[in-house]
Amino acid sequence: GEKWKMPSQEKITAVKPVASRPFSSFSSFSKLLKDFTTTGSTPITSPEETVIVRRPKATRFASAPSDLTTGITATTLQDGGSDTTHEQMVVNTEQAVSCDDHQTVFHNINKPIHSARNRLSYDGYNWRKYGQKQVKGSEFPRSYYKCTYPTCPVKRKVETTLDGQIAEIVYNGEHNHPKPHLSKKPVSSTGTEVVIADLYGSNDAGAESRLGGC
DNA sequence: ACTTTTTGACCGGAA
DNA sequence: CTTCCGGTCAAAAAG
Repeated sequence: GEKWKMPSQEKITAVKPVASRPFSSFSSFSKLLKDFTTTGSTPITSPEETVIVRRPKATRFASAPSDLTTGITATTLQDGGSDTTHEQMVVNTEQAVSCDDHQTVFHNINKPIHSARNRLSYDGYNWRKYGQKQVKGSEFPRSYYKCTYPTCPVKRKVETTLDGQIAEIVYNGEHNHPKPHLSKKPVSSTGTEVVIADLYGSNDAGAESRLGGC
């Protein structure tokens, strides 16, 4: 299986003075190379004999089933002034698109009655969780998701309470594909799927033009 | 055997 | 320079 690595542009958003580094498709290799260049002196040494110092990995320990804190009372979701990218407008089950950036903010979204832990959320898209952090303003954890459709750049941040109710959702980007069917028997014979691969990711101007009239 | 989640490490920008 | 912090990576576990 092919892992998730955006082959076109990893994280290069602006022209940075990284002259001596070739563009590599593998982010892991680039990271290792970068780390090597940072610590080492000259990257001209033969890369074949480089001693790859693998990260100490994250061993998983059996988490103790201790009960979580039950006295959660803090409800301050708004950060204390550190937020600048998008204004947090309090809307009720509606969306607010900020023109400055491609972000859609949801507030106070009612959780669907389905007991499904995740996977298909209310919007119908497939999401894959790739991280979880705890931000400073809130003690609720924030989960990071990404659309599982190939070449789809949409990401999603969700904060949920212990009850599982969603406190805040932040969408980032636009879906480049139609919604997948919820049926269990998709794709029977239609092989004429047009994959638009070079619109997003290769050129930012393309995406910019679509939202120009916001 | 596969896909998805978990989770600490890692990264880069800001303070 | 160091420290802080939000976002991401990826090995291992889970499903």
